[in-house]
Amino acid sequence: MRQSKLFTKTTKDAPKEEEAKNAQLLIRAGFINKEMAGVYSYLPLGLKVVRKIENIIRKEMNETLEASEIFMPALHPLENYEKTGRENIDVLFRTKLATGRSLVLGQSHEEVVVPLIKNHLFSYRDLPIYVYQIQNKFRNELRAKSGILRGREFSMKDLYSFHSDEGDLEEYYEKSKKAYKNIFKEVGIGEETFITFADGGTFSKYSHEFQTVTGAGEDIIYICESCRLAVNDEIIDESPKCPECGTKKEDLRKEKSIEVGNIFKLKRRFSDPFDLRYTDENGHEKPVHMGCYGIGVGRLMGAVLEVNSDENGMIWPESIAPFKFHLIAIGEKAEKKAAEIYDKMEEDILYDDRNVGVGEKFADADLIGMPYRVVISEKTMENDSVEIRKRWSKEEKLVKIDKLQSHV
RNA sequence: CGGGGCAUGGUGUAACGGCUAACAUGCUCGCUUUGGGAGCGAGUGAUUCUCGGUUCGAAUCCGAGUGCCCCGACCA
Repeated sequence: MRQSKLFTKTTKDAPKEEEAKNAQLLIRAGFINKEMAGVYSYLPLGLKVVRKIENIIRKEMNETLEASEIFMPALHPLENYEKTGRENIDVLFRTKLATGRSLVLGQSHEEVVVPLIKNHLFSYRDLPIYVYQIQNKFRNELRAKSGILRGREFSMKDLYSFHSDEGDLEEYYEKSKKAYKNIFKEVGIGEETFITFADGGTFSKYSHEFQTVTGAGEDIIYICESCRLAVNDEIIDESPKCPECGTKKEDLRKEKSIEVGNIFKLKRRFSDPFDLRYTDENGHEKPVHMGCYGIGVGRLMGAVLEVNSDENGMIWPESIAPFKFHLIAIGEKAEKKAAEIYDKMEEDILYDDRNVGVGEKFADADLIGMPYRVVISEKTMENDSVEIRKRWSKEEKLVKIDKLQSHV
Protein backbone atom coordinates (compact mmCIF):
# COMPACT_ATOMS: atom_id res chain seq x y z
CA MET A 1 0.00 0.00 0.00
CA ARG A 2 1.14 3.51 -0.76
CA GLN A 3 1.23 5.45 2.46
CA SER A 4 0.00 8.56 0.67
CA LYS A 5 -3.26 6.70 0.11
CA LEU A 6 -3.68 5.95 3.78
CA PHE A 7 -6.16 8.38 5.25
CA THR A 8 -5.02 7.80 8.81
CA LYS A 9 -2.42 10.03 10.42
CA THR A 10 0.14 9.40 13.07
CA THR A 11 0.68 11.69 16.03
CA LYS A 12 3.57 12.39 18.35
CA ASP A 13 1.41 12.74 21.41
CA ALA A 14 -0.97 10.16 22.76
CA PRO A 15 -4.34 11.48 23.87
CA LYS A 16 -4.19 12.16 27.58
CA GLU A 17 -7.33 10.14 28.16
CA GLU A 18 -5.52 6.91 27.35
CA GLU A 19 -3.02 5.47 29.73
CA ALA A 20 -2.78 1.89 28.50
CA LYS A 21 0.19 1.29 26.26
CA ASN A 22 -1.81 -0.67 23.71
CA ALA A 23 -4.33 2.14 23.27
CA GLN A 24 -1.72 4.89 23.19
CA LEU A 25 0.29 3.19 20.48
CA LEU A 26 -2.68 2.03 18.41
CA ILE A 27 -4.23 5.49 18.47
CA ARG A 28 -0.97 7.32 17.80
CA ALA A 29 -0.28 5.06 14.84
CA GLY A 30 -3.82 5.39 13.50
CA PHE A 31 -4.75 1.71 13.91
CA ILE A 32 -7.87 2.39 15.96
CA ASN A 33 -10.13 5.29 16.89
CA LYS A 34 -11.82 5.65 20.23
CA GLU A 35 -15.54 6.31 20.08
CA MET A 36 -16.24 6.11 23.80
CA ALA A 37 -14.92 4.25 26.79
CA GLY A 38 -14.49 0.62 25.80
CA VAL A 39 -15.65 1.13 22.21
CA TYR A 40 -13.21 1.46 19.35
CA SER A 41 -13.25 1.63 15.57
CA TYR A 42 -10.68 -0.36 13.66
CA LEU A 43 -8.94 1.59 10.89
CA PRO A 44 -7.18 0.15 7.82
CA LEU A 45 -3.90 -0.88 9.45
CA GLY A 46 -5.57 -2.07 12.64
CA LEU A 47 -8.15 -4.01 10.69
CA LYS A 48 -5.42 -5.72 8.71
CA VAL A 49 -3.92 -7.00 11.96
CA VAL A 50 -7.33 -8.17 13.15
CA ARG A 51 -7.97 -10.00 9.89
CA LYS A 52 -4.63 -11.76 10.09
CA ILE A 53 -5.27 -12.85 13.65
CA GLU A 54 -8.72 -14.06 12.63
CA ASN A 55 -7.28 -16.10 9.81
CA ILE A 56 -4.74 -17.73 12.07
CA ILE A 57 -7.61 -18.65 14.37
CA ARG A 58 -9.75 -19.88 11.46
CA LYS A 59 -7.01 -22.15 10.24
CA GLU A 60 -6.79 -23.89 13.61
CA MET A 61 -10.56 -24.06 13.96
CA ASN A 62 -11.04 -25.51 10.50
CA GLU A 63 -8.07 -27.85 10.36
CA THR A 64 -7.08 -28.89 13.87
CA LEU A 65 -10.55 -28.78 15.39
CA GLU A 66 -12.59 -29.57 12.27
CA ALA A 67 -15.13 -26.91 13.12
CA SER A 68 -17.51 -25.12 10.74
CA GLU A 69 -17.73 -21.36 10.69
CA ILE A 70 -21.15 -19.81 11.13
CA PHE A 71 -22.39 -16.35 12.00
CA MET A 72 -25.02 -15.78 14.64
CA PRO A 73 -26.89 -12.57 15.42
CA ALA A 74 -26.05 -10.02 18.07
CA LEU A 75 -29.74 -9.52 18.91
CA HIS A 76 -31.07 -12.29 21.14
CA PRO A 77 -34.57 -12.85 22.57
CA LEU A 78 -34.61 -12.48 26.32
CA GLU A 79 -36.76 -15.63 26.70
CA ASN A 80 -33.79 -17.79 25.85
CA TYR A 81 -31.92 -16.33 28.79
CA GLU A 82 -34.86 -16.97 31.07
CA LYS A 83 -34.60 -20.62 30.13
CA THR A 84 -30.96 -20.81 31.19
CA GLY A 85 -31.38 -18.52 34.18
CA ARG A 86 -28.98 -15.94 32.86
CA GLU A 87 -31.53 -13.17 32.30
CA ASN A 88 -30.23 -11.18 35.24
CA ILE A 89 -26.47 -11.28 34.78
CA ASP A 90 -25.34 -7.72 35.12
CA VAL A 91 -23.29 -7.36 31.93
CA LEU A 92 -26.38 -7.83 29.76
CA PHE A 93 -27.27 -4.94 27.51
CA ARG A 94 -31.04 -4.86 27.26
CA THR A 95 -33.16 -3.45 24.50
CA LYS A 96 -36.63 -3.90 22.99
CA LEU A 97 -38.25 -4.42 19.66
CA ALA A 98 -40.69 -1.78 18.48
CA THR A 99 -43.41 -4.27 19.45
CA GLY A 100 -42.17 -4.32 23.01
CA ARG A 101 -40.50 -7.73 22.93
CA SER A 102 -37.47 -7.79 25.22
CA LEU A 103 -34.09 -8.43 23.67
CA VAL A 104 -30.52 -8.51 24.82
CA LEU A 105 -27.31 -7.84 22.93
CA GLY A 106 -25.31 -11.04 22.85
CA GLN A 107 -22.57 -11.25 25.48
CA SER A 108 -21.98 -14.90 24.55
CA HIS A 109 -23.94 -17.24 22.31
CA GLU A 110 -24.93 -20.36 24.22
CA GLU A 111 -28.55 -19.21 24.26
CA VAL A 112 -28.56 -18.94 20.48
CA VAL A 113 -26.39 -21.80 19.39
CA VAL A 114 -28.23 -24.47 21.37
CA PRO A 115 -31.71 -23.81 19.90
CA LEU A 116 -30.03 -23.50 16.52
CA ILE A 117 -28.32 -26.87 16.80
CA LYS A 118 -31.56 -28.39 18.08
CA ASN A 119 -32.98 -27.95 14.59
CA HIS A 120 -30.20 -30.05 13.10
CA LEU A 121 -29.31 -32.62 15.72
CA PHE A 122 -31.47 -35.71 16.18
CA SER A 123 -29.40 -38.86 16.06
CA TYR A 124 -26.10 -40.17 17.39
CA ARG A 125 -25.16 -40.21 13.71
CA ASP A 126 -25.21 -36.40 13.75
CA LEU A 127 -22.64 -36.15 16.51
CA PRO A 128 -20.21 -34.68 17.17
CA ILE A 129 -20.91 -31.16 15.91
CA TYR A 130 -18.42 -28.31 16.08
CA VAL A 131 -19.38 -24.76 15.13
CA TYR A 132 -17.65 -21.46 15.69
CA GLN A 133 -18.01 -17.84 14.78
CA ILE A 134 -16.11 -14.59 15.02
CA GLN A 135 -18.54 -11.98 16.19
CA ASN A 136 -18.88 -8.89 18.31
CA LYS A 137 -19.93 -9.38 21.90
CA PHE A 138 -21.58 -6.73 24.03
CA ARG A 139 -20.98 -6.56 27.74
CA ASN A 140 -22.17 -3.73 29.89
CA GLU A 141 -19.00 -3.57 31.93
CA LEU A 142 -19.11 -1.37 35.01
CA ARG A 143 -15.67 -0.28 34.10
CA ALA A 144 -14.10 -0.58 30.67
CA LYS A 145 -10.34 -0.34 30.93
CA SER A 146 -6.88 -0.84 29.55
CA GLY A 147 -7.62 0.27 26.00
CA ILE A 148 -8.75 -2.64 23.88
CA LEU A 149 -8.08 -5.18 26.62
CA ARG A 150 -11.49 -4.77 28.24
CA GLY A 151 -14.18 -3.17 26.12
CA ARG A 152 -17.95 -3.06 26.09
CA GLU A 153 -18.13 -4.12 22.47
CA PHE A 154 -15.42 -6.45 21.28
CA SER A 155 -14.70 -9.16 18.76
CA MET A 156 -14.53 -12.73 19.96
CA LYS A 157 -14.14 -16.13 18.44
CA ASP A 158 -16.44 -18.60 20.12
CA LEU A 159 -16.51 -22.28 19.37
CA TYR A 160 -19.20 -24.68 20.62
CA SER A 161 -18.84 -28.42 20.56
CA PHE A 162 -21.61 -31.01 20.93
CA HIS A 163 -20.89 -34.57 22.05
CA SER A 164 -22.65 -37.82 22.70
CA ASP A 165 -20.91 -38.32 26.03
CA GLU A 166 -18.41 -36.85 28.45
CA GLY A 167 -15.54 -38.93 27.16
CA ASP A 168 -15.89 -37.52 23.71
CA LEU A 169 -16.11 -33.99 25.12
CA GLU A 170 -12.98 -34.66 27.18
CA GLU A 171 -11.03 -35.75 24.13
CA TYR A 172 -12.04 -32.73 22.10
CA TYR A 173 -11.36 -30.42 25.01
CA GLU A 174 -7.77 -31.65 25.14
CA LYS A 175 -7.44 -31.19 21.41
CA SER A 176 -8.64 -27.61 21.74
CA LYS A 177 -5.74 -26.89 24.07
CA LYS A 178 -3.34 -27.84 21.33
CA ALA A 179 -5.11 -25.66 18.80
CA TYR A 180 -5.04 -22.75 21.19
CA LYS A 181 -1.36 -23.23 21.87
CA ASN A 182 -0.70 -23.15 18.14
CA ILE A 183 -2.65 -19.93 17.79
CA PHE A 184 -0.88 -18.07 20.56
CA LYS A 185 2.47 -19.25 19.32
CA GLU A 186 1.67 -18.18 15.77
CA VAL A 187 0.65 -14.65 16.77
CA GLY A 188 3.89 -14.24 18.66
CA ILE A 189 3.06 -14.65 22.35
CA GLY A 190 3.67 -18.38 22.75
CA GLU A 191 6.49 -17.87 25.23
CA GLU A 192 4.45 -15.58 27.47
CA THR A 193 1.22 -17.58 27.39
CA PHE A 194 0.34 -20.28 29.91
CA ILE A 195 -2.51 -22.71 30.26
CA THR A 196 -4.02 -21.75 33.58
CA PHE A 197 -6.32 -23.58 35.94
CA ALA A 198 -9.15 -21.27 36.81
CA ASP A 199 -12.60 -20.98 38.24
CA GLY A 200 -15.41 -22.17 36.02
CA GLY A 201 -17.76 -19.28 36.66
CA THR A 202 -21.41 -20.10 36.15
CA PHE A 203 -20.49 -22.89 33.75
CA SER A 204 -18.56 -25.42 35.71
CA LYS A 205 -16.33 -25.82 38.71
CA TYR A 206 -13.07 -25.36 36.88
CA SER A 207 -11.99 -24.15 33.49
CA HIS A 208 -8.76 -23.56 31.65
CA GLU A 209 -7.63 -20.12 30.71
CA PHE A 210 -4.83 -19.04 28.45
CA GLN A 211 -3.03 -16.28 30.28
CA THR A 212 -0.40 -14.05 28.74
CA VAL A 213 2.09 -12.56 31.16
CA THR A 214 2.11 -8.77 30.99
CA GLY A 215 2.07 -5.99 33.54
CA ALA A 216 -1.03 -4.65 31.82
CA GLY A 217 -2.97 -7.73 32.83
CA GLU A 218 -5.80 -7.84 35.32
CA ASP A 219 -5.31 -11.37 36.60
CA ILE A 220 -2.67 -12.88 38.85
CA ILE A 221 -1.36 -16.33 38.08
CA TYR A 222 1.15 -18.70 39.64
CA ILE A 223 3.39 -20.23 37.02
CA CYS A 224 5.14 -23.58 37.07
CA GLU A 225 8.03 -23.07 34.66
CA SER A 226 8.86 -26.69 34.05
CA CYS A 227 5.30 -27.77 33.27
CA ARG A 228 4.42 -24.48 31.54
CA LEU A 229 1.19 -24.46 33.53
CA ALA A 230 -0.27 -21.88 35.86
CA VAL A 231 -2.92 -21.56 38.53
CA ASN A 232 -5.17 -18.53 38.70
CA ASP A 233 -5.08 -16.53 41.91
CA GLU A 234 -8.86 -17.07 42.28
CA ILE A 235 -8.37 -20.77 43.02
CA ILE A 236 -4.82 -20.82 44.37
CA ASP A 237 -6.08 -21.31 47.92
CA GLU A 238 -8.11 -24.34 46.89
CA SER A 239 -5.23 -25.91 45.03
CA PRO A 240 -1.95 -24.30 46.11
CA LYS A 241 0.32 -26.29 43.83
CA CYS A 242 1.13 -27.10 40.24
CA PRO A 243 -1.58 -29.55 39.12
CA GLU A 244 0.97 -31.44 37.06
CA CYS A 245 4.11 -31.90 39.14
CA GLY A 246 2.89 -30.76 42.54
CA THR A 247 5.34 -27.88 43.00
CA LYS A 248 4.13 -25.83 45.94
CA LYS A 249 2.63 -22.34 45.65
CA GLU A 250 5.70 -20.74 47.25
CA ASP A 251 7.91 -22.03 44.45
CA LEU A 252 5.65 -20.92 41.63
CA ARG A 253 6.33 -17.64 39.84
CA LYS A 254 3.65 -15.05 40.57
CA GLU A 255 2.84 -12.76 37.62
CA LYS A 256 0.23 -10.35 36.34
CA SER A 257 -1.41 -11.58 33.18
CA ILE A 258 -4.23 -11.08 30.72
CA GLU A 259 -6.68 -13.81 29.79
CA VAL A 260 -6.55 -14.22 26.01
CA GLY A 261 -8.51 -17.45 25.80
CA ASN A 262 -10.75 -19.63 27.91
CA ILE A 263 -12.20 -23.10 27.47
CA PHE A 264 -15.04 -24.71 29.41
CA LYS A 265 -16.65 -28.07 29.67
CA LEU A 266 -20.27 -27.00 29.70
CA LYS A 267 -21.52 -30.55 29.80
CA ARG A 268 -25.32 -30.31 30.14
CA ARG A 269 -25.43 -26.77 31.56
CA PHE A 270 -27.03 -25.37 28.39
CA SER A 271 -28.26 -28.42 26.53
CA ASP A 272 -30.65 -29.45 29.30
CA PRO A 273 -32.55 -26.15 29.57
CA PHE A 274 -33.33 -26.41 25.86
CA ASP A 275 -33.93 -30.17 25.93
CA LEU A 276 -31.20 -30.74 23.43
CA ARG A 277 -31.09 -34.55 23.13
CA TYR A 278 -30.26 -37.19 20.60
CA THR A 279 -31.35 -40.78 19.96
CA ASP A 280 -28.62 -43.34 20.50
CA GLU A 281 -27.95 -46.62 18.68
CA ASN A 282 -30.57 -48.39 20.81
CA GLY A 283 -33.31 -45.87 20.23
CA HIS A 284 -32.94 -44.22 23.64
CA GLU A 285 -32.94 -40.45 24.14
CA LYS A 286 -29.68 -39.16 25.58
CA PRO A 287 -28.48 -35.72 26.73
CA VAL A 288 -25.93 -33.80 24.68
CA HIS A 289 -22.68 -32.72 26.28
CA MET A 290 -21.18 -29.40 25.28
CA GLY A 291 -17.96 -27.49 25.43
CA CYS A 292 -17.27 -23.85 24.64
CA TYR A 293 -14.02 -22.22 23.70
CA GLY A 294 -13.36 -18.49 23.41
CA ILE A 295 -10.63 -16.19 22.20
CA GLY A 296 -10.87 -12.42 22.38
CA VAL A 297 -9.62 -11.24 19.02
CA GLY A 298 -9.23 -7.54 19.80
CA ARG A 299 -7.83 -8.33 23.20
CA LEU A 300 -5.31 -10.67 21.62
CA MET A 301 -4.11 -7.83 19.41
CA GLY A 302 -3.73 -5.65 22.50
CA ALA A 303 -1.91 -8.39 24.36
CA VAL A 304 0.58 -8.85 21.51
CA LEU A 305 1.34 -5.14 21.73
CA GLU A 306 1.71 -5.12 25.47
CA VAL A 307 4.32 -7.82 25.02
CA ASN A 308 5.95 -6.44 21.89
CA SER A 309 6.78 -2.75 21.81
CA ASP A 310 9.49 -0.33 22.80
CA GLU A 311 9.86 3.40 23.45
CA ASN A 312 9.65 4.15 19.73
CA GLY A 313 6.49 2.26 19.00
CA MET A 314 4.96 -1.07 18.13
CA ILE A 315 6.80 -4.21 17.04
CA TRP A 316 4.59 -6.58 15.06
CA PRO A 317 5.40 -10.24 14.56
CA GLU A 318 5.54 -11.01 10.86
CA SER A 319 2.53 -13.32 11.12
CA ILE A 320 0.12 -10.52 11.96
CA ALA A 321 1.91 -7.35 10.83
CA PRO A 322 -0.21 -5.24 8.44
CA PHE A 323 2.71 -5.45 6.00
CA LYS A 324 6.01 -7.25 6.06
CA PHE A 325 8.11 -4.35 4.76
CA HIS A 326 8.03 -0.62 5.30
CA LEU A 327 9.79 0.94 2.32
CA ILE A 328 11.44 4.35 2.50
CA ALA A 329 13.27 6.03 -0.37
CA ILE A 330 15.78 8.82 0.06
CA GLY A 331 16.39 11.04 -2.96
CA GLU A 332 14.67 11.26 -6.35
CA LYS A 333 16.55 8.44 -8.05
CA ALA A 334 15.82 6.15 -5.18
CA GLU A 335 12.15 7.05 -5.33
CA LYS A 336 11.94 5.82 -8.89
CA LYS A 337 13.53 2.54 -7.96
CA ALA A 338 11.38 2.25 -4.87
CA ALA A 339 8.26 2.59 -7.00
CA GLU A 340 9.47 -0.30 -9.16
CA ILE A 341 10.10 -2.48 -6.14
CA TYR A 342 6.71 -1.56 -4.73
CA ASP A 343 4.89 -2.45 -7.95
CA LYS A 344 6.26 -5.99 -7.79
CA MET A 345 5.48 -6.58 -4.13
CA GLU A 346 2.44 -4.45 -3.32
CA GLU A 347 0.95 -7.02 -1.00
CA ASP A 348 3.93 -7.09 1.31
CA ILE A 349 4.95 -3.45 1.32
CA LEU A 350 3.83 -0.27 2.96
CA TYR A 351 5.62 2.26 0.75
CA ASP A 352 6.11 5.66 2.31
CA ASP A 353 5.73 7.82 -0.78
CA ARG A 354 4.63 10.86 1.18
CA ASN A 355 6.30 14.17 0.58
CA VAL A 356 7.61 14.57 4.11
CA GLY A 357 11.03 14.70 5.72
CA VAL A 358 12.99 11.52 6.04
CA GLY A 359 13.15 11.89 9.80
CA GLU A 360 9.40 11.78 10.01
CA LYS A 361 9.34 8.68 7.84
CA PHE A 362 11.79 6.90 10.11
CA ALA A 363 9.86 7.92 13.20
CA ASP A 364 6.62 6.67 11.68
CA ALA A 365 8.21 3.41 10.58
CA ASP A 366 9.29 2.82 14.16
CA LEU A 367 5.87 3.72 15.49
CA ILE A 368 3.90 1.60 13.05
CA GLY A 369 6.31 -1.25 13.63
CA MET A 370 6.46 -3.35 10.46
CA PRO A 371 8.94 -6.17 11.01
CA TYR A 372 11.35 -4.99 8.33
CA ARG A 373 12.22 -1.44 7.40
CA VAL A 374 13.67 -1.19 3.92
CA VAL A 375 15.61 1.93 2.95
CA ILE A 376 16.75 2.66 -0.57
CA SER A 377 19.05 5.58 -1.33
CA GLU A 378 21.67 6.52 -3.89
CA LYS A 379 24.21 5.06 -1.53
CA THR A 380 22.58 1.64 -1.38
CA MET A 381 21.82 1.73 -5.10
CA GLU A 382 25.53 1.82 -5.86
CA ASN A 383 25.50 -1.83 -4.86
CA ASP A 384 22.07 -2.55 -6.37
CA SER A 385 21.02 -2.99 -2.80
CA VAL A 386 18.61 -1.88 -0.14
CA GLU A 387 19.22 -1.61 3.56
CA ILE A 388 17.05 -3.84 5.70
CA ARG A 389 16.59 -3.15 9.36
CA LYS A 390 14.79 -5.49 11.71
CA ARG A 391 12.36 -3.63 13.90
CA TRP A 392 12.93 -5.81 16.93
CA SER A 393 16.73 -6.11 16.92
CA LYS A 394 17.64 -2.94 14.99
CA GLU A 395 20.12 -5.10 13.13
CA GLU A 396 20.86 -3.69 9.66
CA LYS A 397 22.23 -5.18 6.50
CA LEU A 398 22.47 -4.57 2.80
CA VAL A 399 20.58 -6.91 0.52
CA LYS A 400 20.52 -7.04 -3.28
CA ILE A 401 17.32 -5.56 -4.60
CA ASP A 402 16.30 -8.66 -6.54
CA LYS A 403 16.80 -10.77 -3.41
CA LEU A 404 14.55 -8.69 -1.21
CA GLN A 405 11.49 -10.89 -1.38
CA SER A 406 13.27 -14.15 -0.79
CA HIS A 407 15.77 -12.83 1.67
CA VAL A 408 13.86 -12.58 4.92
C1' C B 1 -21.03 0.24 42.08
C1' G B 2 -17.30 2.47 46.27
C1' G B 3 -12.76 5.55 46.24
C1' G B 4 -9.31 9.02 43.75
C1' G B 5 -7.92 12.23 39.67
C1' C B 6 -8.83 15.07 35.30
C1' A B 7 -11.87 18.21 31.64
C1' U B 8 -8.97 25.00 27.79
C1' G B 9 -8.11 25.40 19.29
C1' G B 10 -7.56 18.75 15.93
C1' U B 11 -3.52 17.03 19.61
C1' G B 12 -0.31 18.15 24.04
C1' U B 13 -0.06 22.06 27.56
C1' A B 14 -0.11 27.44 29.98
C1' A B 15 -2.85 31.45 32.06
C1' C B 16 -3.09 35.99 40.06
C1' G B 17 -10.97 36.55 40.13
C1' G B 18 -9.41 41.75 35.72
C1' C B 19 -6.73 43.90 28.68
C1' U B 20 -8.23 40.68 22.46
C1' A B 21 -7.40 33.18 26.52
C1' A B 22 -1.03 32.12 25.61
C1' C B 23 2.70 28.42 23.86
C1' A B 24 4.02 24.09 21.16
C1' U B 25 2.41 20.87 17.59
C1' G B 26 -0.91 20.05 13.55
C1' C B 27 -3.28 22.12 9.19
C1' U B 28 -3.03 25.95 4.64
C1' C B 29 0.18 29.04 1.28
C1' G B 30 5.23 30.51 -0.36
C1' C B 31 10.51 29.74 -0.43
C1' U B 32 14.23 26.44 1.14
C1' U B 33 15.59 21.41 2.66
C1' U B 34 16.12 15.57 2.20
C1' G B 35 19.85 9.32 6.36
C1' G B 36 16.12 10.51 12.29
C1' G B 37 9.65 14.19 13.60
C1' A B 38 14.58 20.14 9.35
C1' G B 39 14.47 25.90 8.44
C1' C B 40 12.35 30.93 7.36
C1' G B 41 7.98 33.80 6.46
C1' A B 42 2.62 34.47 6.15
C1' G B 43 -2.05 32.39 7.55
C1' U B 44 -5.83 29.05 9.96
C1' G B 45 -7.96 27.23 14.11
C1' A B 46 -11.69 28.06 21.07
C1' U B 47 -19.20 29.21 23.02
C1' U B 48 -12.33 27.29 28.22
C1' C B 49 -17.43 19.93 28.92
C1' U B 50 -22.86 21.32 30.31
C1' C B 51 -26.35 23.77 33.41
C1' G B 52 -26.97 26.87 37.52
C1' G B 53 -24.88 30.14 41.37
C1' U B 54 -21.41 34.00 43.68
C1' U B 55 -19.25 38.68 41.69
C1' C B 56 -18.93 45.21 38.87
C1' G B 57 -16.15 41.20 36.41
C1' A B 58 -15.35 33.77 36.09
C1' A B 59 -11.16 29.35 32.19
C1' U B 60 -10.12 30.58 37.39
C1' C B 61 -14.56 30.45 43.20
C1' C B 62 -19.22 27.35 44.67
C1' G B 63 -23.14 23.50 43.45
C1' A B 64 -25.17 19.84 40.34
C1' G B 65 -24.71 16.96 36.05
C1' U B 66 -21.98 14.57 32.06
C1' G B 67 -17.59 12.49 30.02
C1' C B 68 -12.67 10.29 30.46
C1' C B 69 -8.56 7.84 33.23
C1' C B 70 -6.73 5.08 37.52
C1' C B 71 -7.45 1.75 42.17
C1' G B 72 -10.97 -1.62 44.15
C1' A B 73 -15.39 -4.61 43.61
C1' C B 74 -17.58 -7.12 39.53
C1' C B 75 -16.32 -10.08 35.14
C1' A B 76 -19.61 -15.51 30.21
